[in-house]
Amino acid sequence: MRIVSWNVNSIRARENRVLNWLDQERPDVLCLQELKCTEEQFPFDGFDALGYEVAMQGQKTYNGVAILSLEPIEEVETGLPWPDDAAARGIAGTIAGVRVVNLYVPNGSAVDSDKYDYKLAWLDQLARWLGAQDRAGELVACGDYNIAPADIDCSEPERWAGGVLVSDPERERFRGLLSLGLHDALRALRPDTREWTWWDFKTSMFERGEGLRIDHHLVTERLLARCEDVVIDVAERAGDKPSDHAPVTLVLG
DNA sequence: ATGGCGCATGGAATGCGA
Repeated sequence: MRIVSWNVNSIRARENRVLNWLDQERPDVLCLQELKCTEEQFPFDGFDALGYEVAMQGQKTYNGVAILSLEPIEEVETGLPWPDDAAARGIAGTIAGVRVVNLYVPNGSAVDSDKYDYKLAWLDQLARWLGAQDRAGELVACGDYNIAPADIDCSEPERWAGGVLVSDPERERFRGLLSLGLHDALRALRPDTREWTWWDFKTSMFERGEGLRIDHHLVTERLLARCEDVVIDVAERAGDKPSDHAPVTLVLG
């Protein structure tokens, strides 16, 4: 079973790219973030033609998350991590017995901004929500966490030092999620590798060979036992009008 | 050096992403 996380940075702008990628890769589950559209605007037809069922929570212009699956999606829950949050940033569903949680953590803008405070509060609510889930079974909480957990996850740590994406309070909260009994799947499989999932357009990071690892699959102990690989499709970041994030695939046995 | 990009909205300039 393969479960993909991909921040597509607008599904309408990226529809053909995502369809082509899905047709070629045929993962069991695709978790999308940053749809940037409402449910009325979502291009269901192409995905339906490829055999994918869609569960989504949309929003005009910003945010928006979807779970696409070849197998039925059961027990869908939206409005994560807490219903008071007006933004469409979290959706969960159960597929073939695996609880799949798809998250789009707030960016945070800058450490001295209100958006940063919102990001930390959102992460606290996420910890509370995940803490209330059944973590004895097979659960994966994947998505765009907007946190590089350690300096090894930054190609240029000195550039980002202390800023949003790498600040201590954000990293503390990431570790807090792990302390719930979750494991960073890629890091568990490859403790020392330096791999990236996001490359800034503005500073031509991809072209310069620089990047950050901010998209993750957090898995329960039970699911970690099934993890065979985590694959970042760096090639998908190249070419015509790519997303600034690459698709990241969790491979289960 | 942190923007110089890309996308949505709306029909230009602005907000936002990370």
